[in-house]
Amino acid sequence: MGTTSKALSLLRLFSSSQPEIGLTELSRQSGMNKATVYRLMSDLAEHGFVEQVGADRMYRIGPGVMRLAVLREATVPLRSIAKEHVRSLAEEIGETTHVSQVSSGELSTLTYAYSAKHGTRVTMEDAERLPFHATSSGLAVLTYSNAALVDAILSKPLDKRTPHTIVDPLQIRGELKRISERGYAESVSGFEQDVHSVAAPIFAGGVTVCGALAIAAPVGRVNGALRSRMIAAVQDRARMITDIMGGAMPVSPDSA
Amino acid sequence: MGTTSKALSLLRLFSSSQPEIGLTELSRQSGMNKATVYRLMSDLAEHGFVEQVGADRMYRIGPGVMRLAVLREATVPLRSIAKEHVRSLAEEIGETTHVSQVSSGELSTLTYAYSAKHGTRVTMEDAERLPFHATSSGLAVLTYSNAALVDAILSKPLDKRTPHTIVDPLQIRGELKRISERGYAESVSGFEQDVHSVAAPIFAGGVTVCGALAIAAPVGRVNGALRSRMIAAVQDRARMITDIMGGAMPVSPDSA
DNA sequence: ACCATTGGTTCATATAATAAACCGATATGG
DNA sequence: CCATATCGGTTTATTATATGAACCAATGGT
Repeated sequence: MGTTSKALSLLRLFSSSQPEIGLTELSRQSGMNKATVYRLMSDLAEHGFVEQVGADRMYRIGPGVMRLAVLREATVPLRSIAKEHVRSLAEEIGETTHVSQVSSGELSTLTYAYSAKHGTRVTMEDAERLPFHATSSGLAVLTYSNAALVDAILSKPLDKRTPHTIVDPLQIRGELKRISERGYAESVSGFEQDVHSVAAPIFAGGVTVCGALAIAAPVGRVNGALRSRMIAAVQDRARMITDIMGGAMPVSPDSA
Repeated sequence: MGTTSKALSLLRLFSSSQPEIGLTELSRQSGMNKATVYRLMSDLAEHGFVEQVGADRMYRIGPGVMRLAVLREATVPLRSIAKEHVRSLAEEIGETTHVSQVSSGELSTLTYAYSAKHGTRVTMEDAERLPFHATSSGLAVLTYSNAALVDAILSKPLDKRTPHTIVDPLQIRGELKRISERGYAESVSGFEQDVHSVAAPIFAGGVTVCGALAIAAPVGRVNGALRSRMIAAVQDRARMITDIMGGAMPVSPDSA
């Protein structure tokens, strides 16, 4: 692996549940030599991608990424557009909504919104990585991804997050076909035990899938009526976002 | 220079006025060999930091930075906090406002807001790099930066953006002293010919300066009354943001 | 007082980065 | 319509750079 890739892969270790990481821990989790990690992190710090904080010199994501993010949003404003829709959709349906984004063969939460309607709700984590096979968002995205990505995902062993998680590649491929016919994906307790979610793909810059919009509710609350509303709304909104992003639904799946 | 630094420095070439850059152009502007740039950009693309778009394979900032940005904001929510204040302040004063952020010895616009009060207004660019010596924001930040940064900035030749730009290091050092006494920085036509701006520093995580809040108005509109309001408001708001960010004004300048 | 950690540093070694030349494709223009 | 220039991308011998085991100094817990 190239040196640059090694440096960038260190950034992947940071997450919402692990926002600050020390040098030794980075070395352990990356499998790279401590001296190597030190130099790579120094390079990243020099450019503001990470910064060291506190007396224990822990690393965290630095301010430099914000400049790039602002620049990205200026040309591809997916997050700012998603934010609005996610908020009003949560209000409309009364359940948690979120938009996730695909990047480098990974899907992660871009923004989300809660509804105040119920005392219980599905909670989200910032920038969480979502497994393709176990979430409705992941399945929605996978349905319109190129065969190479689908194969790559399905060829690795799939994590059985809950007893209900589908981990059989063939079964998933069948599901992808159904999703492309129906226009939405659905997951009942596949990711979290008590979560029922529906999702629809978002396209940008042509027929390239760039993410998904999803609504997630506690399993017990999803009766026939709510489910129908969720499905209709998520498809409708995803199409709206797609339109604004200058995207289009492909006539047939497998866009690339 | 390390390979990683070379790769990351390529990202600095992207800006609001140049959001997409081709391979040859990147090679030209960076001074690096085309083959080298190609490999570095491939590494960056692999991790979603850049992506290639269109038939001409131009590079632009990729979706991967958004995940990191979301993560950054989850721990240091400067932008989201700044957004609110910048918006309401613009409304209150009736002029353009913005918050900039310091990273790796550079200052760049993080967010801004316009007011609808007047037909003419100061306009901003996304993620623009602001010179320390020629903007009120830059001077405000520099006043509370460590001596190493001040020396580094003032030792290089300073760009005379307009006939009114102050480029004499000694004169600037005098100005920094005055700013620390008054608590705000001011620039009249130093950056853009017709812009009068005032700025106050923002601190986070202790007494470390992390950026500045500024109000910018057309020179002709700034009479004594407006100027007083701008100065009072910018200091007041900057302190509010500092408080929320868990920062504090240092008792004396030169925080590090 | 000790041992186990931590972040950081050193330097001989080995590996990965580099740059000139080259390729094929596309566009430009006379 | 052919000649030329420019583009993104690729190859390969050369060379510079990254690497990692061992080593510090400092901190903290037992």
